[in-house]
Amino acid sequence: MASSDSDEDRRERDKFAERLKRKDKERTRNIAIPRSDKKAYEEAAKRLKLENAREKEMVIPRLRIESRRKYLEKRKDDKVTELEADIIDDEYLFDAEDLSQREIFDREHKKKLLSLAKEHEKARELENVQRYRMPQDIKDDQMQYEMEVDKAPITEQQKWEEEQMSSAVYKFGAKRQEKEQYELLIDNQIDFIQTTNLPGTQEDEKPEITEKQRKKLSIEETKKSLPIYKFKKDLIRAIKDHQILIIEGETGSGKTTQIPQYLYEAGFTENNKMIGCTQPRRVAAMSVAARVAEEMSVKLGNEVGYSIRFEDCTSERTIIKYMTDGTLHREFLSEPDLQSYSVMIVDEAHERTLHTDILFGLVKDVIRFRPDLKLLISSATLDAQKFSEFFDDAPIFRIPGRRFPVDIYYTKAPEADYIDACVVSILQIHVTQPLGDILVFLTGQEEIETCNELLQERVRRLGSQIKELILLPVYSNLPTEMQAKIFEPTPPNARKVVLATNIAETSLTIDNIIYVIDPGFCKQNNFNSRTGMESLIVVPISKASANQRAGRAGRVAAGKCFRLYTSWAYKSELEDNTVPEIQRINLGNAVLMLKALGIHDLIHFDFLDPPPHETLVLALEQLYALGALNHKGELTKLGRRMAEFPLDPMMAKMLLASEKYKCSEEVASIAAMLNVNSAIFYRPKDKLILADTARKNFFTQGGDHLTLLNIYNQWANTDFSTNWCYENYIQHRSMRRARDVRDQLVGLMQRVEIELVSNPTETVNIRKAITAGYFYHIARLSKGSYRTVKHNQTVIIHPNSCLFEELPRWVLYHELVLTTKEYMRQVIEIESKWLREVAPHYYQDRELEDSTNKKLPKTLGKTSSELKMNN
DNA sequence: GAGCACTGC
Repeated sequence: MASSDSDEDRRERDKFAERLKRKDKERTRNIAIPRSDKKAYEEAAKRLKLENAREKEMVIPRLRIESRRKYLEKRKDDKVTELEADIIDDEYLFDAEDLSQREIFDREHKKKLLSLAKEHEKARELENVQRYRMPQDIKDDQMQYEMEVDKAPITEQQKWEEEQMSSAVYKFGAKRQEKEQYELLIDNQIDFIQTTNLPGTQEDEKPEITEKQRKKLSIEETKKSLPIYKFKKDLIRAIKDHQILIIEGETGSGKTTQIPQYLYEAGFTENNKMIGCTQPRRVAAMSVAARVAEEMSVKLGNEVGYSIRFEDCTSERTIIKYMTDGTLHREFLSEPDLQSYSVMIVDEAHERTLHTDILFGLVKDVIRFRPDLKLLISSATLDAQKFSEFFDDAPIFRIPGRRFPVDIYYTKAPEADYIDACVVSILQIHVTQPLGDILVFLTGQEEIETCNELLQERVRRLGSQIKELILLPVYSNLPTEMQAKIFEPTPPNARKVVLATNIAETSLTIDNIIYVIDPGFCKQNNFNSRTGMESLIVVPISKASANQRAGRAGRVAAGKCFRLYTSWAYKSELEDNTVPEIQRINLGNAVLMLKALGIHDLIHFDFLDPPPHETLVLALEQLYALGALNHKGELTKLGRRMAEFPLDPMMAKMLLASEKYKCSEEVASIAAMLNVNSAIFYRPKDKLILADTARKNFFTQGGDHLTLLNIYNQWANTDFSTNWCYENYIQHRSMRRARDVRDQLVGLMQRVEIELVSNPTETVNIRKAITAGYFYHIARLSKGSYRTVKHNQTVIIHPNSCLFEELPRWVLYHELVLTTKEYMRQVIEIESKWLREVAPHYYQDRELEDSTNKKLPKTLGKTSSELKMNN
């Protein structure tokens, strides 16, 4: 590229930026009325608390009937192994004296059957038995469960067990001596030992006012009852005295709702400036804004508002604005100096989302030339010092929280199979501990389902001998109605067991959790910038995460957390903190945005924790290859337009290229569908074949992107019908989201002056537009296997792709994922000559000839060597 | 013939 080109680029880019600014100025702030068909706020409210009592009444009996039905079904195939487990469970949990004549007879009968079966399969049976047997090394004075039914039960144990089994209501704050007895029993089953305790706050010594009582108090009284209230004056003084303040606040301190109000009262919103507060999650931004609007007796969207993607609920009058961190991130593009704000609060900074991490660097820069801007960083205890150091030794202001103590138990020995250990622990808690709901952290949907099935089986076999146990799975892909079930109040004399993924660690808060079971694992996404491959693997959690999980047991009363690992493992094997997101993911979009903000020297950008060098280099290389950066590393006009899209740069480029190929409408749909692509198809376990057939019926000539387009168009043609989704095993929630994304993209396309044209039959043009964005992601078939052009890496087409059996010579993939193998997910067939057409600077003719003996194309030497990161 | 932790713009 000649240097005159780059001058031209710059001029064009600046002119374009001017036009955007003008457009923004003309646009007045409006009170946005949420779309009636979306009602995200209402949905959030529903998720936060369940109000519909009638629904509850319907659900519980249905659950019981369902459970009974499955039980009867199961009984038909009377397997030996079940029988055996049955007997063991039975004896494991109950002593003969608790049983009726009939129950004893049943048990004997079962045992007879079992011994017959055992003659045939002795060896295997033994193995199974031992799985459930008590550890051999238990002390004599402790309870032992054995096969003989006539063994006399230990009276002490029996006494309190009776007491517990008959107690209908669980009273918070169990007596000390009782507690010790429970511990004794637990030791007998899975060996747990208590070594630590997550302390509660001092206030807890006196009885806490309940939520109900609190509601009766006036808003003013409620505000005064929050721990932060006592610190109001000091806090305002500290904020006046310092430009940056780190707020170290525990959960329940009231900082998120109160600080903006204090600042408003102290006059920080004079001169037409706003107080901004960022949240990592949409639901939090909405619900906190609603709460504050209520406390200030104003209508939500007027003086107090929120701004999240797809929904701007603010007005010209707004002075307190809650938003997601990503929204502020976007706002930087049109207002890099945060001129509208007098105070910016970054809440939940310890969660270290990609957006907050980048915001840290940006706001730190802004305050240098905005001495009137105050900055508050709010974080959990452990990280406050680190934030303080980053922000030039900013003072730390500590606000106590309101939390109950949680006893923490570890296993004595490592558990080999933590799913099984979970099941045993749940039953142990259920039988030995006072009522109170249990929260179990598992890694994913599959694990949750397995655990659920195992528990259901065991509970059914125990029948009426134990109190009702209500099993509730929850993970993000679970339909919202099913998720809402976890918020239903537990019926009297029953116990709720919530089997959750990490979603329950921060995103969902369930009331009345007294017990937490933490196996110590989670799934984590990782991006390998050398290969461009993503993977999702099960890893041990961090100490911070483990404590967050334990804290979930102490929200309404003193709780207990059972960790299915040893205290040694906690101390020496778990990392202190989870690796921040910014070090684990592809930074293409983030780098483009920083470039658009005029930050050229990314290597020396002030990151709290810098991302890996290779990730930055890859992102810059790609931006250069896409034409978003010129050879000096400056943003081009194309780059400026690409930065407007909240998308990966390759996808943004695809959208911009669609204009040339006269198919922008189609490409917008494809982009929207790719954005939700992991969750489009619904595969219920009992209808796998039907669901797969339905999916295959959408297959479209040319590849998966066109299949996605086909699905979107068909759905649009039914007027976005819910029923259509249901009939075709498609997740309606995902489609709705795709439509929201598409609407936003179309809006942005108009903003950056892309003409919207539709050409649904020109699939070659559509594929060329995709290629114009994704020419980096090409693989070719040689000697029966695919190799990526960029890294010469062997990959295969994902079995779910419509091209799985076709094997075209040249394919373009949307992403590489490492699961059991190295897969290309979402693939289209392309012709090699298109590469020359859409990326002549990147591919040379001879590299694209279809002879298998030819050298593979490589990047132009220019790309990496001449690209200057330091402008 | 495979598998989707969780957010967010």
